[in-house]
Amino acid sequence: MCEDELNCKEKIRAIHDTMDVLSGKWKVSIIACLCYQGMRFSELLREVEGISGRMLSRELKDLEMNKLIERTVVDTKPVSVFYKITDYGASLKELTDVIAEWGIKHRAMITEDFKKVTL
Amino acid sequence: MCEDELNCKEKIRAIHDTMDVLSGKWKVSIIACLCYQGMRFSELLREVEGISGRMLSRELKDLEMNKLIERTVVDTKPVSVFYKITDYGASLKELTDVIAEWGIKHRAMITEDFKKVTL
DNA sequence: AAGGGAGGTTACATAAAGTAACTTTGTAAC
DNA sequence: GTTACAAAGTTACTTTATGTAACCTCCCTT
Repeated sequence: MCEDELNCKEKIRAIHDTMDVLSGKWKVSIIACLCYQGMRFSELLREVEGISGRMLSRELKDLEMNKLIERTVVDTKPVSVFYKITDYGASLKELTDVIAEWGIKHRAMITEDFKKVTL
Repeated sequence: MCEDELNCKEKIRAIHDTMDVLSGKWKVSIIACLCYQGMRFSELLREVEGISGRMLSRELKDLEMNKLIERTVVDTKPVSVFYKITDYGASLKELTDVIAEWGIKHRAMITEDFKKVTL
């Protein structure tokens, strides 16, 4: 399946298919985070800066439904809940890498521009 | 800048930086489309299936503000408006490719699962 | 002069995301 | 033994984003 064969409409459909699963502001970040290591709800809350408990809870449910992550209740006292990426979810790692790489370049560019304008 | 050096928080910040620019359901599709070739408003409307004129208009403005695309009014009668990707916007091509590739695999997997369940 | 396409905008309705307070279970500190 | 605090959420309410439909102007064709 060579991507050069894709015509525009096919590509756009494929993009929508991905976007449906990764919709919203937070899912890519959560996936990226859990690609580093599994962690608990409260750890995610700290790691994914800016997200609220309400949104984290919803997004995790969505991701679990799509089998990208796995939720395990650990029988500690009190119980803790452990989230980890599935093999399928891990197939998104390249995607998170590419998105992050562009973000770094973009920030560098914005900072450059800012210097040009203010100096 | 090797991505292995990125820690989790740095990566998440980078992802947010990208997402801020590419926020919403449609921007990635529009960029992908204009990476194939520049086109007019009405052509985009046909190519990006499901988008409304209102959303296309807004998204194009956002993308233009971020210098990812360029808007040119062509002095035909009546005037036509041509949108094309900038060099900077073209730096998102890899990102659109990776997203589309995953979407194709995902659709294949969903279809597989569907067969398993219904047969 | 009626209709249609291009490139939008406006007004209104619904869906998604954000904020803040609250819940439950348990543990540790006073 | 009663505040007090953490984990893992949920609920109620507000704001923002997206979607729908109608409308506008300019020009061209019939």
